[in-house]
Amino acid sequence: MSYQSESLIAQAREAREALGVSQRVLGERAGLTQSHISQIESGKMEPGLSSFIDMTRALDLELMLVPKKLVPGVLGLVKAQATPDMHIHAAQSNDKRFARAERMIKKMKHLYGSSADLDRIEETVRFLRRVNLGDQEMRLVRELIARLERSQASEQAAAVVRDIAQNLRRLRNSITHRVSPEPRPAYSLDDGDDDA
Amino acid sequence: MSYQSESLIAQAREAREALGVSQRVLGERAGLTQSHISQIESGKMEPGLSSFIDMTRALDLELMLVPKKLVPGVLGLVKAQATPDMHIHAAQSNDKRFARAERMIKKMKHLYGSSADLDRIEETVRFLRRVNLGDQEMRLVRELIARLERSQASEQAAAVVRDIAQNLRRLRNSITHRVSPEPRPAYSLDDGDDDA
DNA sequence: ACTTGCGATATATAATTCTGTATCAAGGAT
DNA sequence: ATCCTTGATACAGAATTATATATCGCAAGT
Repeated sequence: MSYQSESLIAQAREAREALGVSQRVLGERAGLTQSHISQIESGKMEPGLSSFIDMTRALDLELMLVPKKLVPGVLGLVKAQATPDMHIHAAQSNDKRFARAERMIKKMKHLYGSSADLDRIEETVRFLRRVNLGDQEMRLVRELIARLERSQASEQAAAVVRDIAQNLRRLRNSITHRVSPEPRPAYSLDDGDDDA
Repeated sequence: MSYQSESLIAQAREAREALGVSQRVLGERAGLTQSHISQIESGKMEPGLSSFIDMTRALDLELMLVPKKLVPGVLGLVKAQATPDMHIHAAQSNDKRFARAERMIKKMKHLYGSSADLDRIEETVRFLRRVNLGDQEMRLVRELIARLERSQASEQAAAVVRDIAQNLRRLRNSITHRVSPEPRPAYSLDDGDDDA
């Protein structure tokens, strides 16, 4: 998948997860197969414009063409509209996202051997999971995790892993300077291994 | 082309024409071939999401996912931003659009024989060309013309032509009741045949 | 332990996109 | 009349999407 579309695709996935809709259910609504949706969301395939529109309309989202200089304004409009219950769902799927990322990193270490970068990524992901992240921060994290996932089949995996590690650390540092980390609600502390 | 994407594609074409950019020039900017762009714009092909993003970014437009209920608000934002010189360009390409539509309708009558619907479409298009149309009205006209163009290769051509004729007449009636028609500036009266 | 649902992946196949290149009719400028 | 540019169309071939179906490892619930 090219960089052009991956942000839109990531947003579509976030919206689906935020709505608590599975790929199978979305497929039924959109007239697409679950495997098709999985390949689109995971970056294994570039969808056609119509397929993507089908997907996103089934999530009550509309693709719009916006003049580039109006993009920040539109983003502001969209952000102001996000509902609280959507945040709750989003937080839940965020935690699942972190859990899956930790599992994926373990698997990568197992398959390709450990490395300083992977260790750093693993530790930073564990830290970020406990911190309350803003939407922008969470979006960045998700994009980095998605890139890590796709890097496995990439030739420049090492370089990409390095870049992801640096970005995650930069984010962590900015958070550390913004506010001291506050633990998540107790019900989410039980998730995953966080003994360290 | 499916109905899902045709509105977006029509908007991209309008933007390109409004900017006075040819398909060849756009192709160079976007990394696509002129024939590819022509097939996309004319509805002969469903583009991939990335190809479409390439196209539209080269026109300083960004594809955004917007919650359905925010679409009117975003449309309002976009409309408020349109610059006067863009309107002038748009008016110019509108007139060219009308001219092309009139030629196409003549060709259709020649190829498939005349019909009451085609006659009505031809006459209504000639009328609408002289009237100052609002953006929404002009958008509707363009979509209808595009549908007419595509209907030629369609099995339900007659039904589509009928539907287009009715829509154009409905638009004309709403305009007639809104304001008495005012002729266009003299410099555009010379275009095309409007003796009838 | 078992069941269910999840997302990811595999396979085969048909359909379509995408690219490169060429050509054409039409319109505008000279 | 000629030249140039335009958008549309054609063709061949490579690459990719899209569909159908199945299967898998994993997580959660019972």
